[in-house]
Amino acid sequence: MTSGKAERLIRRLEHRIPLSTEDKWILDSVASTVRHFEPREYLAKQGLPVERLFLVIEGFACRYRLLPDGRRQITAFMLPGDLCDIGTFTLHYMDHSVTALSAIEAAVLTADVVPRLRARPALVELLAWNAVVQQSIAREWLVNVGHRTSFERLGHLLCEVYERLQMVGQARDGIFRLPLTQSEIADTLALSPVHVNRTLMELRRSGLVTFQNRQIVIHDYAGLCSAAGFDRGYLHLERHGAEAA
Amino acid sequence: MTSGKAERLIRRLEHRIPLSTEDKWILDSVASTVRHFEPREYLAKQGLPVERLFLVIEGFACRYRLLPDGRRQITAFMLPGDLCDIGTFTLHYMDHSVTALSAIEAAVLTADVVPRLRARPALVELLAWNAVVQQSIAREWLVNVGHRTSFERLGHLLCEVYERLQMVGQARDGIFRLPLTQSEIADTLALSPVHVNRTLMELRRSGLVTFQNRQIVIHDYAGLCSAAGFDRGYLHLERHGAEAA
DNA sequence: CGTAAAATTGATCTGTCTCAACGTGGGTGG
DNA sequence: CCACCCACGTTGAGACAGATCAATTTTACG
Repeated sequence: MTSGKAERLIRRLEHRIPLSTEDKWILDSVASTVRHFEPREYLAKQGLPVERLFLVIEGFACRYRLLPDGRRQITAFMLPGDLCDIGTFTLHYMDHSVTALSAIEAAVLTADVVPRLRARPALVELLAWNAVVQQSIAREWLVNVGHRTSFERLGHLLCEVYERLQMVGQARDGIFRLPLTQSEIADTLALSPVHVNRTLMELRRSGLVTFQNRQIVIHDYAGLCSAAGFDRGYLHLERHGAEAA
Repeated sequence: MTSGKAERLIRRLEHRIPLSTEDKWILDSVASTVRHFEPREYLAKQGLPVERLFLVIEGFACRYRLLPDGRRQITAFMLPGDLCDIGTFTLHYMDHSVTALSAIEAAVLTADVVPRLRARPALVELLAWNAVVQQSIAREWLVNVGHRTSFERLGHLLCEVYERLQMVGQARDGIFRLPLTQSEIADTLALSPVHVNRTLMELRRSGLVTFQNRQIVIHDYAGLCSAAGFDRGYLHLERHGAEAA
């Protein structure tokens, strides 16, 4: 019964607490309108009214802000199973843009889904968890950009993406696709594209990670975590203890 | 009737949408347990269970994460009227610490307030807005640390704090207290304390800002905004148009 | 194939860090 | 009430991570 559009979201949420069949059905129905987006296509634009939010089903999207001089900072990745905070509907306009990094499939949600979700206590709980984890990730990105070297930054990002993809069955054995250009990685980590390239080389030379055609292979995950100062605690992945009895 | 503990929170929320007397009363009652904290005293510690959340009533607090080598990144300021996202109660443990920067007064909330708040649709709406604005601020901090020079970073922070304090009546005419040590500013902006000092000097030399005894005076706010690339849009301060008719 | 975007490499420049010393003010104990 | 002390602030000199500028090569794709 998890072959619906919300399959990966459900999988992610159930890492936390199992959902009733009815709640799963509601998530699937809320995500029934699916749309394809090409790379670089906008899902939402800064300054425009908030009319639709998204659940990423397949592929990579990102949030970003632009500076007047044209430089940009990617502030979050939206990976398969990632859902926008529905609280965003309370805003008058988007304070950032959302764009597809790869070709993606995304469910398009309108404000009328909010009461349907709010009527289900278990969903309210899990969506609150979803939002709070996103905030935790945002905090870690600030730590990453503020205090880590380029080598650590890149390693840390790879560890995070690996963990998040693994959770929704999109990565295993240290292997996953990272469909980003080096320029886009640069916009994520606040580095220059040139320096991202050099750091990638350095990572490869370290023997911890190799890559080709945007496929990443982590050869020594524990070593990479340690070299990058990665501690997955901030992702809040542990299963809930209360229901295991 | 806004002389209660939640006065500044209410003031901030009503910037958005007016609240009913009963909703205000609920906010006040939810914030009835107030506690004093000394500078550097913990309100919450990373890794410990989430038992209490806070509404800052008076003074400055902050969220931060520590790196293994002892460096820290302050990830958010909590100013008077700022309330933690109540969704945080869904976490098993804190993913960051919260500490007082100055002496503060804070209302201490336990998980039992959640159903009381969730029973009031207008409050659900406004608390969602509150949470989403905090996320927007977090995004801007990432842009700040990632892409702005030390001069712009510092100027931008001053503009933001000024706007936020002004909203709750704690700043006017470009004047407000910033009860932070230069080291704490450094931990906020991901700069060294030495460089914060030099940048502060540079700001003073520019004639845009002066300060003494942690009192900031912005002499040319428009000029500072422009020099720092500050655009208050991300704070979502504009009143709701719908009720102005 | 041809063309443009992406990746790679080298040389140089610079903002910020680090290390180190010194000034200063407010609180505390003698 | 004075003297010491410690945290905080200030200033200088030198080092370095990462930026910038400038080719050149490789890859993707029509």
